[in-house]
Amino acid sequence: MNIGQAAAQSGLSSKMIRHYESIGLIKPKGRSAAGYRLFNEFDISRLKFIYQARTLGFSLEQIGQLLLLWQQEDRASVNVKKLAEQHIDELNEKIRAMQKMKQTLEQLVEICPASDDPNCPILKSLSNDEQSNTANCHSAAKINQSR
Amino acid sequence: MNIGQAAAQSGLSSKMIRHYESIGLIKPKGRSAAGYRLFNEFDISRLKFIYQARTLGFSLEQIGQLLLLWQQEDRASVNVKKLAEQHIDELNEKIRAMQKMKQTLEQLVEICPASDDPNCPILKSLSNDEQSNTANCHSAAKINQSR
DNA sequence: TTTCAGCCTTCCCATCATGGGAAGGTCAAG
DNA sequence: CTTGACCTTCCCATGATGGGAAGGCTGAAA
Repeated sequence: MNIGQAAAQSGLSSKMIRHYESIGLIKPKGRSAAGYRLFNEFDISRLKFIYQARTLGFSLEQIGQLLLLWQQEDRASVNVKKLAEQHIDELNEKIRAMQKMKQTLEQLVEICPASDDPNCPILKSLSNDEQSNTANCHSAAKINQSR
Repeated sequence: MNIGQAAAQSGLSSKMIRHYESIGLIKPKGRSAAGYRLFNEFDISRLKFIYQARTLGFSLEQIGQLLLLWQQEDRASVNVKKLAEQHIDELNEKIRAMQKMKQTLEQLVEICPASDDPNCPILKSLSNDEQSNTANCHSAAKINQSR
């Protein structure tokens, strides 16, 4: 099977499949005389696995781990679970951050007159110094204040 | 004021500030004799604005729009509101997608024995063809099935 | 048999926001 | 005058993906 067929069967694009090969997620066994990648059922099942894992938001690196476990006869399911829980944590963190943004935005939008009045609480908030951004990693360590 | 000071005052890194200049978000008026960028209070307020907007998750492109509106004396607040609402929509979409992933993952994690048993519902789910991924943009249009 | 569409290959570049680091110039304090 | 902390520009990397060029292969129709 050529790459286009493999793409159609797995739900991925040919581009993605080549990329996954380049980073070692898959290793199609051979090439045709013309240099075409050849995919067998084993490869397809791996590609489908990758597709599913991407659907769940796993990074390609995490998917590499999952594939290793998947092909290990003697894997411990606890290791798979760990990966999944770690990913859930990442998702929770991202969701939390975005919900915070969303909440702030919704508060601002609610009090915005949305008229042709230039007065705008949203811009006012963005230009307000006193937001609780007291410290951050860029607030330099050693600065020659004398400069 | 040099870039380091501007960074410290705005909460951004020097790298970011240079980047924002390179894409036109800010235009520091001058350079010192040695070629150092010079920032005044006006620049700092813009940088703080950018910092706040990034905190709310706006893209740099959106921030460009916001800055334009901010400096327009005759802006209509409705335009600012539109930008904010559009961003809220984007956030909602991302949150929704991630919550869906999270939910699926949590269901799988819950039934995972998490032992040294190789039997694992998570891997089983990932390798299961019959997930509801019936159609997608990669499922090729014109394919020479005969190949 | 030639032609041509539709595959395939590799290679480079773009996205988005950011960081790392090299190579080199500047400034101020000791 | 040295030194260290700063500044400059330039290139490269991240992560996952797409776009597209230049070129080769295949198979079916003319």
